[in-house]
Amino acid sequence: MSEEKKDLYHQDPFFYNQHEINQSSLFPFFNDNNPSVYNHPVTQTLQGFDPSFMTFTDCLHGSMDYNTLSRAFDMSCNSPSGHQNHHLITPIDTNLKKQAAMGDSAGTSENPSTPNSSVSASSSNEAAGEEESDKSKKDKQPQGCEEDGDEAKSKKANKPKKKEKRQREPRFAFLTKSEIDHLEDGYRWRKYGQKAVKNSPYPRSYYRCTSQKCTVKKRVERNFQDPSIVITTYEGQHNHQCPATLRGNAAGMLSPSLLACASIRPSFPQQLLTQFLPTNNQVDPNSMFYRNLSAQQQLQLPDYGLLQDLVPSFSNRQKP
DNA sequence: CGGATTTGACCCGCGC
DNA sequence: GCGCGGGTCAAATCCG
Repeated sequence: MSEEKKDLYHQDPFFYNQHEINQSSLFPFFNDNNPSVYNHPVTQTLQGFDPSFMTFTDCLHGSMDYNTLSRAFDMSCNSPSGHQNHHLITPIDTNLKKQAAMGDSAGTSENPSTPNSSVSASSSNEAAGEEESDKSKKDKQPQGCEEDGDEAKSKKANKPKKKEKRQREPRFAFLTKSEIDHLEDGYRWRKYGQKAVKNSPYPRSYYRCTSQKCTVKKRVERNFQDPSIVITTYEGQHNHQCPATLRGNAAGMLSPSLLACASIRPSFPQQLLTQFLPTNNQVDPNSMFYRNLSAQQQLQLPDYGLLQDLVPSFSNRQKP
């Protein structure tokens, strides 16, 4: 990424979307100041594709491409109004990022919304596969070679010389207005690194899912231009159930975000639905939201049904 | 004491 | 080839 682009990115979260990755979804719903925003863009957004077949989860699983998602979301993205509680959901393709990083050629000069500029999920999944093999290679390496003493010390220098381009899993970035850096999403994370971010006073933290064999990672950083905005980037897909689900999920015992987590399939980027919910952390356990979700629904409800529960207007629009 | 966090070192890809 | 920056490792430290 060029310096100029980086600066733009920090100054304007939307730049992340429009200029760097060409894909985005801006969710100006659940505006704290406007409860009616409930039935606003998300409804439109989800009507962009049949949610019974095309869920966000499906997207992550590769059954729909980013193009579709982007188009659907774009229906709700174009309003720059109400910066109060914007949430950006960004399917990031690392190849696109690289293109953008290459300079003006790919990322900035094209129309950000050009459908052809997106990359299908399948290609991303291929990349994910390669990444996985690459990663597992890396992870297994210490155990694989039985080295001792000095050899162990120099193990990093003895890495396999085979040069495979490192590929990354599909990423999804969320912009969340929050005082808390590490937002609760129902999964357990272990911090494994922290780096200073260039041109930003706020560090970037690296987290890894603590579940065995789960390779999901996330990065958390603050927008230095607007410190109240947390940028969370998920990479990979959970291969296990949400711990919050397993812990037992009596209604009213879980925070809305955990409940949302429990309501969906494991690989879903939980914060997405977290953002669907009112974020005032003081949700009445007797509220419609809680009462509408039975334990079974929480676990098995199709996304469509879930959204009906979460977004009443969604139901209304679907079934006038 | 075990798990989580911190933090400096290291690796890797990329641009110049 | 070199330097830079992002990402990861792992020993040290913290903490419940």
